[in-house]
Amino acid sequence: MAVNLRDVAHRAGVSVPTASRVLSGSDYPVAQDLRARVLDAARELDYVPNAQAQALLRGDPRTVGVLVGTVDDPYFSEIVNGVQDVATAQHLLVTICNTDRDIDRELEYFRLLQAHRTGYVIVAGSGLVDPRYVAEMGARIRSFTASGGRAVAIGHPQVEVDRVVTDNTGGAEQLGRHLTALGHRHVGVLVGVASVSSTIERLAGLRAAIQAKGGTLHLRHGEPTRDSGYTGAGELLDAHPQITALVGTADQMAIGALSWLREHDRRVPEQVSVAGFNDIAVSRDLQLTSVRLPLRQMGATALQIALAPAPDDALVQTELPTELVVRATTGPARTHP
Amino acid sequence: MAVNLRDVAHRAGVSVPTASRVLSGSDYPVAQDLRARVLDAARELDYVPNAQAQALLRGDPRTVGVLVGTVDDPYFSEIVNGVQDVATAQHLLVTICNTDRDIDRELEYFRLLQAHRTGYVIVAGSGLVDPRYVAEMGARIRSFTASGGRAVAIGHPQVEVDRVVTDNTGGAEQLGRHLTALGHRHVGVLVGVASVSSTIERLAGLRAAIQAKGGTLHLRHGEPTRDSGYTGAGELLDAHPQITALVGTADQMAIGALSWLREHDRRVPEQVSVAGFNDIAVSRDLQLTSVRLPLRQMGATALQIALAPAPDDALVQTELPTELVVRATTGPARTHP
DNA sequence: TCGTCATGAGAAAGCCTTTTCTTAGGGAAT
DNA sequence: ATTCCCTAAGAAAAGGCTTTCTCATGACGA
Repeated sequence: MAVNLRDVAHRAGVSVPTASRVLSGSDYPVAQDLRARVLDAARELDYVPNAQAQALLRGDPRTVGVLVGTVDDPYFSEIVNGVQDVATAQHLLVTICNTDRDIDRELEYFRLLQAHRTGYVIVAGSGLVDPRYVAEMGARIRSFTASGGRAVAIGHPQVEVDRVVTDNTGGAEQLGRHLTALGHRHVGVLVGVASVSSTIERLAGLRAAIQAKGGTLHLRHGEPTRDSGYTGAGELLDAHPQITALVGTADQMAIGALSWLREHDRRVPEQVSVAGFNDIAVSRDLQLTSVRLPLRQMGATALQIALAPAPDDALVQTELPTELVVRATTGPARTHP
Repeated sequence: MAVNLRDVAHRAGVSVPTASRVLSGSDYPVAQDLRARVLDAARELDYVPNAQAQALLRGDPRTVGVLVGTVDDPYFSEIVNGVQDVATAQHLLVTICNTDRDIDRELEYFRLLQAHRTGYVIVAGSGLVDPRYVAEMGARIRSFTASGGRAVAIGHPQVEVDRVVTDNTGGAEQLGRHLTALGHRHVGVLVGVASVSSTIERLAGLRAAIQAKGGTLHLRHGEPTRDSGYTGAGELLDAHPQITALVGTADQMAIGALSWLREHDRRVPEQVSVAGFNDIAVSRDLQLTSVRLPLRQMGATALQIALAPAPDDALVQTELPTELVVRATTGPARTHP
């Protein structure tokens, strides 16, 4: 169906190699008249070379794959933006794979990318602590690397792979201190994916800072979504009326909490303070206090690491800073429950 | 570098075709012992078939390309979500191309997707009215279709192509009537991309509704971004103090306007009402009145049209409804300037 | 016992390009 | 005029895979 080189060569009255030499910008000498005829033929037929066949031959990778939980979530989509920034500059095609935070789907997609001979894969997915996952993902990455690909993870301290990490613990401690300084002692935490390393670190940091002042954490496990935050906020405040501050382990959850609070006429921050993690773009508009992760930069850095010449042997690990951004949703704890 | 079928066949002590028949799930008969040996060898070597070579041969398209302005913008990323929904269900790989709203880049990426023998392309990009663009995009789409691809546009009434459209004019009229009913007569409009058909329709709808009540539109041209909305809001209100309502032709601009108003202590909606278009997810949290477009459904529908068997000849055009969502940022016009 | 026919393994061709490898032809040099 | 060399065009191979096509083997009937 598609026009191929043979069609072009035939129309130009030359052999296929000659046409190839003209069109692929080879420096092999081709007579001027033949060259012109080939170019004309290609234009007239609107010849578009088959990149798959080309890749089969030379095989330098021109595509990047990104494994993300879901592009719904601004956390992931901002990381994708960062990847795109670098990819666009390098004329790389970016393939996005939604894993829906499912281990098997993530591995399946990774394999599919490998099958398509994707050169670089950014694993921004789960980062689960689950041993089976760690083992299987490790195996897949080794296989991918062995076949000449470059994989870089975002997070994933368990798996042995080049990665970009952030100081989740430090950021969480900062947030914890911010809250205790405001007098909060009973903090409700809306937990997203509990078995993911970043969540674990965030909880540890919060706990350290808050318990240091004699405070208590009230956990409520859910999903890293707005809806889960909405529901969870109600449950936490009903179960523990003494809570004066709510923290979501992801901004989406904190935003859901804000929504619940608004609908139930609780004033923020006078009655309840709210804070989150990641500082997605929306959080600024909602005036949400959040621990900022340089999401975009994380994506960009990951791809840059992948593109950089492979290190002799050592693992590349780049740590990017986190930063507490205080906005209007956190304030002094109310004194009366 | 990568393991190929020859390696597997060699290790299993069989010929390449036999290995292929086992691994590609052919129904050609292969003796049980050989089959087992091939499977073992493939597992041991972690053989991942080369999808590019396979595609070269059979050529049924397994990838979808999406041309978007920028994945930054929730407008586009929600459309992408819709595409992903359908693609995931069909086990298609989705390649996202950021055109940065640049005509030439959009065409270049389209060509690149075509080169990679992408089977389906969703053009969610500009939809410019510019004649050169319309001509070149038309030519590219014809070329793509002729080579067996299926392209579907979102918007783009100018180009002859299957498309998903929305009732921008109707939605805009609804919003206009909502505002006039609240007493607004001087409406500032933050215009995003002026030369795009959806913007033109939105302005026409607003103008019709507001001029019908003797009102006036004050236009300010900018970019479809939060920052542009922020700046534009200030400029419009300074230049035309009689303005009581601001409309952004994209929610992002309205959100920027909200931000400017908050920082300059203008109460919303008591002093100034604000509304936007598209109803991106954030708008709900910001309580922004907006003309909702079923963005996710638009993306999903576009891919569904592309996947559906090609119609005999006629163009497929699916119109999806728009709906005014009234929230807290619009209220009665103040009576004193 | 010989011929026939499944059965199933491998050789070969083809998908689309690019890159050697050959070789035909023309000009320069002797 | 003859040899030599260079230019440049086409033939051939390669890249990884699938799908004919060919053919050897064994089982079976006559």
